[in-house]
Amino acid sequence: MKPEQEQSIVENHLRQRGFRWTNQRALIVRMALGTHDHFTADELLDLCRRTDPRVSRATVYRTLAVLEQAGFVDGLDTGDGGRRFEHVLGHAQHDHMVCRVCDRIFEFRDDELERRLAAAARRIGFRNERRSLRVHGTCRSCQKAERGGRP
Amino acid sequence: MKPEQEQSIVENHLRQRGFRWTNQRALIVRMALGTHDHFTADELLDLCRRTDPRVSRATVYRTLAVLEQAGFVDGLDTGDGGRRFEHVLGHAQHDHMVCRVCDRIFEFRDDELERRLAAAARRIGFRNERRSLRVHGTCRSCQKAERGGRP
DNA sequence: GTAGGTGCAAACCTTTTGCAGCATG
DNA sequence: CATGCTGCAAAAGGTTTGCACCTAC
Repeated sequence: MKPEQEQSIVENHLRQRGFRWTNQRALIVRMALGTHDHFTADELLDLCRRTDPRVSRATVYRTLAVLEQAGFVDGLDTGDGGRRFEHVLGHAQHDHMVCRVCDRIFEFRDDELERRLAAAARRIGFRNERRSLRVHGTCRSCQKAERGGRP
Repeated sequence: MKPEQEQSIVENHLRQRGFRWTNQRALIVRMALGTHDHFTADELLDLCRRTDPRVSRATVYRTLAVLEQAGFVDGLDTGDGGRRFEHVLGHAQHDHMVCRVCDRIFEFRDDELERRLAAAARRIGFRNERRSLRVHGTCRSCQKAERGGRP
């Protein structure tokens, strides 16, 4: 999907729900959809400020909250109290592996996982609405560095 | 396993690694192992202060960090920036479902899940060391309340 | 005796909020 | 032109840190 297309999906969705489409929101949405990384609120703020230095941190947080509620953006906690966001539009459901050496995030997907979680929820009568799955460990290249590098 | 037994496992482990076994640590460990709930750092502090009002918040955090590193305690982020801890000694590996209505935490366990995660890690050459899996949704009794209660 | 641990208070970091003014629909 | 949104600055909440004193080994 093209960026402009995604942008107007978000715009229409928000307008239909009575939200206003302000310059700030347009900019924040553009930047959030344009990034393929997992970004923090602060990184997104910096990105936006390169275009318009007057965007405030509060507006970025408020807009991220709206986008998260609408399901366009997904927030993942990093395990150290912070959060990173990723855009969801046009992305399949997936989970994350986080390398504790280089902090890089790898995405993976497993359909059977979905089924197991659905079954586990059914067993205890829980209605499964969303999940946060993070595997911590060491990525391939950091394992190599471990073996190759000096002790 | 009896509490005193667990306590001395922790004591021995820490002593062997050159940590000192202080009154504060003994108290904090006793309280942490004695709780079957998922507690916050602050709740643990309160518990400890009932026995010794002079325990400081900093010491609780410092001790929790030591215990987490040693693998006796596991920290789970609650999704709203905070964390809760649980003791791991004598508990099988398990995951959590969090009810977004009543905030209660349900534990579940699924061996096949382990296998799928191991397989997914293998596919991308990742060494899987620990994980954080949290399913958000609505628990059985809050679903009932939803249906039964007024709209 | 000497690391290492503790308590206190202040610093930190990320996120939220109150409020007055602004801009969208 | 009414309401929702924004920017600012301050508050909040959870966690970490600097430092002087204390204590386990």
